[in-house]
Amino acid sequence: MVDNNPDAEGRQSPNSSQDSVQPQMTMHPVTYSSMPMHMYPFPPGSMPSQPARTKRRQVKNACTNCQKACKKCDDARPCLRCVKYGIAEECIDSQRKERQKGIKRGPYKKRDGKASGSEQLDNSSPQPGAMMPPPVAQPSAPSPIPYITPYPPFFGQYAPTHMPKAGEAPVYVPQLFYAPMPAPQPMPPPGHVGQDGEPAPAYAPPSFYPVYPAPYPPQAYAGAYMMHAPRPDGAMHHHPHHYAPYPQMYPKPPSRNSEVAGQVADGRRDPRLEPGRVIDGGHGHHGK
DNA sequence: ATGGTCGGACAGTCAAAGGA
DNA sequence: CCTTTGACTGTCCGACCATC
Repeated sequence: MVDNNPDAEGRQSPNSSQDSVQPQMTMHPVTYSSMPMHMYPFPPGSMPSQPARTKRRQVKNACTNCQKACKKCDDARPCLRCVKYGIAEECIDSQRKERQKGIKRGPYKKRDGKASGSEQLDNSSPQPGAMMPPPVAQPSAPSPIPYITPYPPFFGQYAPTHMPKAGEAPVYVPQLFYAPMPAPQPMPPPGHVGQDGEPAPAYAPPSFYPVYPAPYPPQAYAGAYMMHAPRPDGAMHHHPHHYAPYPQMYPKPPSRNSEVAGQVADGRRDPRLEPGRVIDGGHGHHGK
């Protein structure tokens, strides 16, 4: 809530104001997979003189792998991290546990005549809990990336992946299809950075995997690397929204199995992230 | 160099409480 | 019914360590 904790993000940048750093980090295209949270209205290199304070943004639901590793995830499935580590097939939403009800709330403070709470930046934001589609990229806001999703960024573009029970919202999961590799890309665009603002991975830049959502006919990519990440247990997705998958291109994962794309599905497993080890094994902290 | 582990700060959610 | 509040829960930063 408090957005003015000087220590909140100062950790990340000892000297300069983190505001001048954070936006750049979050400029990474991957962040646009969760657009409203990561959208910055300023093209790279033209940050406002008085940078708006940025908060750390979180995805609504990290995948199980990122969750276990306590690493940054994104809204797309597979997420960048899983793709990078070659475990895209295991990139599934974690399940949030149900919130307890009936817990007693303490006595509330009287407010002193000021509109509290909403430190405005998102004064247009609806009531919390209101299920609203995320704002589509504003036409006036210059997109820092050349990609413009041809799809409405919300439900309807995907068929429900499981039939909802009464009173349950249908679940839409983007069907991702990795297209065969197109013409080699010469180099990553200038300013291309890796996850978390790190420099782009050192491995060969030409290998990119464009990702297309379901509406692209699968047969058009027959034999292509294809991914789909359904919940194995059929449990309810908590994702209130799914944006168009990565607008950016994925660098090919470092060759744990440097085969052609079509075989990646078999070779992407990282033994260090075996479910038996990752799932449940990890952490223990949070004990929540 | 790269990835895993983990403590803990932070962010977001949402239901109870209070007010109009 | 709407708004406010704050407990609750998940995310992930960043330091450290292990492995290749």
